[in-house]
Amino acid sequence: MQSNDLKGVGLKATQPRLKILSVLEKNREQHMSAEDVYRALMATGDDLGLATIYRVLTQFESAGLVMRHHFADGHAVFELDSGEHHDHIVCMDCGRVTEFFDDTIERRQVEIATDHGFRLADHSLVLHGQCERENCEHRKR
Amino acid sequence: MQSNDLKGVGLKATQPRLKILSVLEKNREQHMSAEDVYRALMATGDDLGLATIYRVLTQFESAGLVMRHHFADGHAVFELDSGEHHDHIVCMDCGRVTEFFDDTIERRQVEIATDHGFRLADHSLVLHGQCERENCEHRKR
DNA sequence: CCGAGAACGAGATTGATTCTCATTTCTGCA
DNA sequence: TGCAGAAATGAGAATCAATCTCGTTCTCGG
Repeated sequence: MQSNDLKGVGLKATQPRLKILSVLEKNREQHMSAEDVYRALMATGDDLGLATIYRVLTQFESAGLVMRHHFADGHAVFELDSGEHHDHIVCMDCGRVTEFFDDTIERRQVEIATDHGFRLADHSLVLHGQCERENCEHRKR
Repeated sequence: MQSNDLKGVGLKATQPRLKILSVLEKNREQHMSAEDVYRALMATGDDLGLATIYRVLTQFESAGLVMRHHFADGHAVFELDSGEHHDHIVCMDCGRVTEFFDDTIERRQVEIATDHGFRLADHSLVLHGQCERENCEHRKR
C-alpha cells in the first residue's frame, strides 16, 4: 500500500502526501509539473495548497521517490523514480516525452568527463525533435 | 568591426547592443547570465537597463549570435555562438563550465531519435561532476 | 485517546525574466 | 546636414515559478 512507500522512506503518511503520490502513480507515463499535479488534484476535489505540492515533491525527490527534470521550457517536471536511469526525447510540437537508455552514450560520458579532469556525478541529456504521431501538434499548453 | 556583426544579422547598431556584444567578446571563455552582463557593464560605467540586457540577449539569440543554456541552477547563461556545436561539463562545486564535442555521442543521438520515431532537431547534454582545479570550491555565488 | 512535534495552507516573498509606455536614438531621405 | 518616423531604450510594474512564514491542523507513539 502507498502509506508503506512513504513510511519506508521516513515520511509520515499524511493525506496530502498520499494524494500526491496517487496522482503520480495514475500518471506514470506522464511528466508532471507541480501545477499539473495541483490541477489534477483540484479536478478530483482534493484541495491541497500549491505550497504543499512543491514542498512534498521536493521531499519525494530527496527521498528518491521521484525525479525532477528541467526541460528547456524553464519549469520543472516530475516523474516517479523507476530506479532505472534514462534520458529523454521531447517532441517540440506536442511536448510528448519519450524515455530511452543507451549504453554507448553512458560510457562515452564517463570517458569524456575523465578526459577533461572531472569525476562524473550526473548528467542531463534531452533530445528535441518532431515526433510522428498523428495527434501531434496538439500542444498541451 | 562589431557594428557590421549587428547589421549583418539585421539589427541596428545601437550603443547598448554594441556594448553588450563587446562584453560577450571580452568574456568569450565565460558563460554569462544577464545579471553578469549587467554587472560587467555597470563596472565600466555603462549604465544600461536590465530590461535592455534581457531584450538584446534574446535578440542576439534569435539572430544566431549567441546561444542560451539552461543549466540546472535555474537562470539562463549566454555565450557567443562560435558556430561549432558543443556540449558542456559543469563543476558542481565551483560552477566552472568546460566545453566538449564527441562524435560518437552525436551519432548515437541521431540513431536513437530515429529508432524512437523522432526527427532529431536539437539536443542538450550537460555533464555534472567535480573538477580537479585547486581553486575549485570557490563557488561563484 | 492525547499531546508533542511534524505537516499543512494561505498569503507574502523572492528571483529571474518580461512587459508597458513615455522618452531617446538611429537611419534614410530631402 | 537636418529631420521625421520608426525602432530602441529604460524605469518601474507585472508575471511566473518556486519558496518562505507562521498560525492552525493532523499524525502517531504511548
